[in-house]
Amino acid sequence: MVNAGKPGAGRSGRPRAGEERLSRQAILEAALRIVDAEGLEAMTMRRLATTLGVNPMSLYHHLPNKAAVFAGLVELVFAGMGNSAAADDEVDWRTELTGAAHAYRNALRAHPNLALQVLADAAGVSEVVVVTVEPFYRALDRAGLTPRQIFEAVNTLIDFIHGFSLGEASVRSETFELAPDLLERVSKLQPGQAPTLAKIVGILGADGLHYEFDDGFETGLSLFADGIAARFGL
Amino acid sequence: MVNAGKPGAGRSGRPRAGEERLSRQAILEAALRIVDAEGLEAMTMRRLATTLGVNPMSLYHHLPNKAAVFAGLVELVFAGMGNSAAADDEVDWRTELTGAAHAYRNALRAHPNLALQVLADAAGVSEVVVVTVEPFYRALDRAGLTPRQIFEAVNTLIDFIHGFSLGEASVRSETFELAPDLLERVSKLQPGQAPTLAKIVGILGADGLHYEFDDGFETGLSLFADGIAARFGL
DNA sequence: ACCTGAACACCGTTCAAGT
DNA sequence: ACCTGAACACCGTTCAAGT
Repeated sequence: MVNAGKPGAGRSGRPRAGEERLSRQAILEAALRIVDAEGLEAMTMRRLATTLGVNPMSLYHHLPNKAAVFAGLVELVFAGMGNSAAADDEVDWRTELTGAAHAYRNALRAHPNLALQVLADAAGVSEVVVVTVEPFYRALDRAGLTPRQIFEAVNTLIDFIHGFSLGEASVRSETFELAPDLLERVSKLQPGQAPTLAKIVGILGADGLHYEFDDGFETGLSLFADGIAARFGL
Repeated sequence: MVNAGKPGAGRSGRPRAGEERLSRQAILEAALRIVDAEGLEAMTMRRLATTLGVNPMSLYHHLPNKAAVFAGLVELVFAGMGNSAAADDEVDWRTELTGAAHAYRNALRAHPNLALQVLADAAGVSEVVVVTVEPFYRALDRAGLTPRQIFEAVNTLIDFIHGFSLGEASVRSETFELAPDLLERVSKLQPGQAPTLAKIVGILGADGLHYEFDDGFETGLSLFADGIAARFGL
């Protein structure tokens, strides 16, 4: 009735061999489509089941619970970065580092509705996540840092990318005008409450204050790379 | 029966003047206690009502919905940073910037269970949030950057703090050993899948790989400050 | 104005039963 | 082994009714 064409509708019990309607993979793909189209909150087990033309309880034979579904989605996102950029020795450490950062950001950007979940779970999940940092390690190893320095610098850079991506994901569109909002908010403050902010925003507002995520990311990256170069004399 | 001592239990209708049991403030304080003690998921409207000894629907006379409760909590957190550090002209830009960063991080750390919500909502909320960046602006204004440079540098630094705090919040304890987990994960990789990572982690693991959030934050901050100093010749 | 009870339309998950 | 139906213990929120 809801979906007249769904396979096996109205029959129950074990499907014949080769006729399974469900698999972990198929479930995760359907879940990702829901999240991309309608957001995290829309992804409920019951909703997921109906889009698959299946009883809600069937899902539990392939994934233990809802948290496992989200964990699986996070893995999908990380799997989508990795090995894209094979080792490239033709290029200096800074270029390689910048490339790794872009790849990482782009993977997070591919599914903005999932980003919050990814960032919250990043620590938690599987081997897939760990491979993803290889290019960062390689670039800084080539630059000649010590293991400890590499470890700390990579952590810092990835923290920046996470924070940046969080901000980017929380705004749907690619570009947005900060000006009206920020100007408005600042002008509502009691005078003297944030004088420097008021002054700076006033000056920027005159030129038309706006923010491009691409530029912001580039600025952050190169500030970070300048820090590395300065501190380690590169 | 559930709470024999709750005020006004069993009576309904409008309370007499001066006898109101509820207020936005009281509701938010109770909500924060629940979040701190049991996490975001435990904070449901029905749960909140019972801890206040009140019908769930009473809450809706003070806050329009659950999202507004969380938005109110986010405001509380930001209100907890601000004006702690009054302008201090005795000190150089770098010290002032570092101080602002610590204050910001500490406010986020005060309610780890709320951090994810705060970071997800940070863009969305009220004037309270905007005041919070004043010390950052002041420090870099004093350093002599242009308005545009200040704007971009502050964005970058705050992105780092957000990403860092996300990682910190997602791990409950103050310190944790990365070694067993990270070493284990890396050793499970297929050989050659992440050679540099494997090498670095191997070396660090020998010394006992561990991570202190306080040190990590300091490292990130000073890398960032080095970048500012190098780029702008300070 | 402020609080309440009953109701609606949802959830995730367990359990026993089908094939 | 895999799928199902009914049931349990929850949700957020609307609406009409109390004082």
